[in-house]
Amino acid sequence: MKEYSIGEVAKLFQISIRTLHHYDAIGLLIPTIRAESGYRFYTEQNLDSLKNILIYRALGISLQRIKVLLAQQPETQIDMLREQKRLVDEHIERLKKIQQQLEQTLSKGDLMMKKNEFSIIEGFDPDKYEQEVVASWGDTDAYKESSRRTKSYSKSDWQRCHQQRDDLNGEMVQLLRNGESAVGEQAINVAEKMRQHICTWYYQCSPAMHAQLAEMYVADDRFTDAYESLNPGLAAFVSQAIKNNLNRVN
Amino acid sequence: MKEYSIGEVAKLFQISIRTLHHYDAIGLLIPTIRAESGYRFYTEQNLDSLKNILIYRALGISLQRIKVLLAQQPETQIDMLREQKRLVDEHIERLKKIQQQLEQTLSKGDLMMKKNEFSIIEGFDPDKYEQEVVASWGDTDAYKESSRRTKSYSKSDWQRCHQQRDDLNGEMVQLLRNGESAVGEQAINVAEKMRQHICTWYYQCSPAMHAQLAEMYVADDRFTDAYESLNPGLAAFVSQAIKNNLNRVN
DNA sequence: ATTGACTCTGACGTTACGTTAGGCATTAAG
DNA sequence: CTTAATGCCTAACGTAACGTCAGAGTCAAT
Repeated sequence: MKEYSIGEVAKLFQISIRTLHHYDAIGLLIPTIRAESGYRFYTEQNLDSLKNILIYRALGISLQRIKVLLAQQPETQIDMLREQKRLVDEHIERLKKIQQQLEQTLSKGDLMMKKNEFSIIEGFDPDKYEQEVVASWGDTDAYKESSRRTKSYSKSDWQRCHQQRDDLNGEMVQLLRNGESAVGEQAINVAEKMRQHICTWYYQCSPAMHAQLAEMYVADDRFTDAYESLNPGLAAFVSQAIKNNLNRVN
Repeated sequence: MKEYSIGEVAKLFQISIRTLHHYDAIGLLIPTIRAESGYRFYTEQNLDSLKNILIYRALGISLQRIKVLLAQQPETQIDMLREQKRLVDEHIERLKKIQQQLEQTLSKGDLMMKKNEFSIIEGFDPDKYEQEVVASWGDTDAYKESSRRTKSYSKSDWQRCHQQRDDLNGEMVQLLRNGESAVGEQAINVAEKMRQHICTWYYQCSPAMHAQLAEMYVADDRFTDAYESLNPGLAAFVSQAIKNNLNRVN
């Protein structure tokens, strides 16, 4: 188990040192070891991560999305890969059409393509993703980061996100129905998972911020209604659990 | 023959107004008509250009290269398209390999690809183009622009560029051999074409700058040798013609 | 102890636009 | 004919994923 200097890594993977600096800066690949001198040293695990990062990058996935992807569970990763495969498929199809277009153009020696042939290009806009999260909590920094991040989410990203959220809510419902305490170990654990869900998908959310959010869950009708419709008393239960998660941390 | 407002064009082609502004700014597509109000109006011809621009763009060609491409003669354009087709082919091949990779990975359910399988990605560096033009004329603005531009030239761009240059030199040789005058109409016309060649491929070169260059053609051994090897007396002949092209302009 | 290779942190440059911001122009409605 | 409501203008900063210095500290070898 050797560690590699940044220059070695760069040569091994045929990338620039600057790229590694960049990945460090955006938190995509933070080398495990940092010497006192400031020198970065990469472990074998780091190299494995880098390998995957470069694969995803080669597939045209943005670094932002790669970050989310790598944070995901392996099974979810497979789902994402499956979708990515579909995207690559489509990309190939488009290119093939362009290829045909080029062949025709060349064989006819006619540089000007007719208007109807142009239709191939028209539907070329990169997928527009729905801007769902109509964050009702004002114009804070968190909101800015959130909307910046969520911009790049695809439809299936959202599906995964909502799936996770629903699962967590489901866990809470179970606990509530089983008569568990909102301040008990289990509830607090789920509360923590909820916080991490926010960190992963939206913005850096400290336990304290999360507690503030919890306040809103009981204060704001829209949230309360959503929770109560799942199970009466859930809003208060979740809110309690979250606030206690804060206490545990401190 | 109607003219279209910028908004109409944007809707027609499914692009943003900003994009059109941008293409105007970089001189890629300058609308023929500009109202006194400053409003842009696009003619049918403009739309044709735009159509081609978008096609090239869809092929992944940079705006810089598109600019050069469109400035080219139709036959040269066909050559470029042919090469472009090859590039798209390669791109498709690469994607197919990635596709296979993904399939394997998915079927094995193994997220970690082995090191030897990784080789697919390694040769992934975007083509490195030779930095040929070792411009010996110092560190001027022109040099900066030149090296900035030539960076994005592909091997075949360089071929075309040199082909054109050789052709122009050939024309000069013919004139010289035919006993034409270096200050005659024909020589001066070729001189002007030489200047435009520089404008197209390297940097904005005014007749005055060109004349300065001409000075160098006779002063600098390397240039002189190159010209003289084509035909004795050619260096002085070309130099004369260029300087007289300046006189004609003023 | 000094040289040369390696690395560090800024910080600005690049491409192809997106995104306001502030201000005229044009057109439709009253 | 005035007032909105659009449409368009320029200017200028923001974005992604790095490239490219510049100035300075670090490491290994001589």
